[in-house]
Amino acid sequence: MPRRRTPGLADVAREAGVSIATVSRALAQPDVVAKATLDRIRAVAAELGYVPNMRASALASGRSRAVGLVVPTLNSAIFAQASQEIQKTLYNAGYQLLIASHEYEPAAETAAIAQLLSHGVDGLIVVGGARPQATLRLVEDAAVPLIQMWEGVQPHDFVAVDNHRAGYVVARHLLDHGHTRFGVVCGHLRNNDRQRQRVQGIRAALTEAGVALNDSHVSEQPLNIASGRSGCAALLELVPRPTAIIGAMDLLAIGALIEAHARGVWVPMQISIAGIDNIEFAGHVFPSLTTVNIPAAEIGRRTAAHMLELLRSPGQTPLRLTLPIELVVRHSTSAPPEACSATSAT
Amino acid sequence: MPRRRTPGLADVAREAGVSIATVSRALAQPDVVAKATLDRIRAVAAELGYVPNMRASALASGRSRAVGLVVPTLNSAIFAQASQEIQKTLYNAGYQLLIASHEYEPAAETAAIAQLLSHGVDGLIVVGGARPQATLRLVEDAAVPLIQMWEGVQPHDFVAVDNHRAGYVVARHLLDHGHTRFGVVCGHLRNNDRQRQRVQGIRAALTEAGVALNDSHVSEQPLNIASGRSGCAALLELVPRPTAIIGAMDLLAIGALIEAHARGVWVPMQISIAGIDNIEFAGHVFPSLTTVNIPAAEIGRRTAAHMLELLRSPGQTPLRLTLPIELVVRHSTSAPPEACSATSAT
DNA sequence: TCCCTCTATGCAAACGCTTACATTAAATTC
DNA sequence: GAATTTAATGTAAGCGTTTGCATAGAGGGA
Repeated sequence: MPRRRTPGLADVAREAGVSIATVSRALAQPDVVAKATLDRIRAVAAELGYVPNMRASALASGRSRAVGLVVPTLNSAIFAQASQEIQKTLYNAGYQLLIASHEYEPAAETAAIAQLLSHGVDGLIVVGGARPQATLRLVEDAAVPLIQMWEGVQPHDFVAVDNHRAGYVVARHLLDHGHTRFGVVCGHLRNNDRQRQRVQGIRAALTEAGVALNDSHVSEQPLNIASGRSGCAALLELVPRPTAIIGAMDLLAIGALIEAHARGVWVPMQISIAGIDNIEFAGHVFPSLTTVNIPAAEIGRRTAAHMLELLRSPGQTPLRLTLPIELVVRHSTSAPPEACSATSAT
Repeated sequence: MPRRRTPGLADVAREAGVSIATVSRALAQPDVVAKATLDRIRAVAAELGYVPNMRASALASGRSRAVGLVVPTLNSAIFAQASQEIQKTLYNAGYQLLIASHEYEPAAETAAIAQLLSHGVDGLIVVGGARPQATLRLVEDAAVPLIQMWEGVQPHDFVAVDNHRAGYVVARHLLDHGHTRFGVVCGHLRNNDRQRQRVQGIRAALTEAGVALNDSHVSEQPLNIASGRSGCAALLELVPRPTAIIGAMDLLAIGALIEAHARGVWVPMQISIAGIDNIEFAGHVFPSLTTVNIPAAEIGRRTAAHMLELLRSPGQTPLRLTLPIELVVRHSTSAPPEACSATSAT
């Protein structure tokens, strides 16, 4: 009984009566071997069920045909969507995707990146632009291309959106309706530059309009619906009550929507609620959620495509891509109740 | 200028004044080298920023410390949730996760599995139990443990739930309320044994109760909210109209809920709607969705834990784990309008 | 003191592939 | 037809680890 489980290049070579070098070439660079040899090798390989051993190939060539992806969590519609697109795009080009998540722990991200590099990925995709210098050194030493998604910092490549502007736009929309008392429900800002930018964008718009946003009106929460609800609950207790609540991501905004509903506070008549992200549910909740569209799938697609580009021809001038975003006005926002009465009184 | 980018075992060995074998052992089996040597090696390794090269390690040892996961898509709450748990569990044990998706294409799944095996994963996790014999041969030849999630077939390991019973239970619930005219919105059954089982479970309950379910009352749809809506729309056109609609997964049920709402058909007064999965949103939509809880996160957790077990000590007796499911009654189901009047008329 | 057993380390052969270079045969040029 | 180019294939040296076996001291029993 033979010990070898899977046939190797050597088996194919023996069977086809050529050297293993020829087989290797036949499979990797088909146009460099004679037609007849090529056919024979392919036939034998198919017959034997030869499956190339990428570990050996990677070791010998220095290229592993694998890309690492580090996201905060997969359990979030936007990252899942982007990951799915990345996976699809890379897979179609014959690349494998290695995924790691860190659940918003910077230290875990560094460790994950190290592990990914140690596994020998050819490229690295990460979310956000805030990470310790040491982590970047690690990537630099490995001489592996790096692409940042959603947010990015120089000098590395990124495929991002203007999160600051997203916050600004949605706040502006509410200001235009006449709101002056705001509440914000957002994720923890400490380790999340996307959320930070968005909240800063909101602040910028309010400041510009001369509207104050007290820190007590900004509720940092974990990123799920239940937290959106409790964040909203806290804001609804405030006196005077805000007339507009912005969820710095849709999940939180939807939680807020539900909480308001549960408390009999009518949206948008008594309170306006808006989000950022435009996840699938945003258009389907009641009332449908006004939000800012962040093209998560396209971020994933473009990132993967650019990664393939970089792997094909390294040393390009860095890509700094900022995808357009847009306000999606639905039915969860309107003028504040005071403004209504004020208007009618005039 | 040195060519080598990253330091290798050889560099550490030279610097520490020992052979590379000792360094390798120091890192892999610390208790087999002398304390003093160990400390010295560790110090040098840290100083040089040594990162082990898993490709080489994998090639030499035959173990890659990587596990492959093949899901239909990441862009689905349940798979994302399970994947996240798997990733976390494996990562904590020092394993990397390679992910591939196939979007419900059996051929793509086979190709994905081949690619994963070629990349040298130590184990393989898949969704469902239906796949061509050839695919299984591939896995068998690679002598790699395989775990199936959600559904599974002998003789391989699985961590599953009784999808048939999930369908049965939710149908039973509606039958108990007196419903006799049913509609079902489900995914395409062709390549999805989870959906198939669920629908068969529904059918079993109805047949048992002497209730007919015409094929025209079963609407196969893509798996998203919009399709849930259009599936529901079609069912609402039927004469006589069903009094109960079951979405074979929550996403579809929620779509149905929204569509009914949009058409002014009151849930649950005029029509009852129930789902299966119990995704996060199910408890937050209006009215909150009656559904069957499928513990996606736990499936992921248990699967990963068992995989680690298998990698630690192979050749165990196969695990056939069926996790409990339970009906979660919320506010989208009640007695049908006729039954009410019939009851009051009695 | 000698022999034996351990423990700690070194040596060197894989692991399965890629690839620079060498070689051979065939095609082309003058 | 000899010289030269070109195309196809072979040879063999790595790639960075792991690991079986050999070796060298150290300690212990007789």
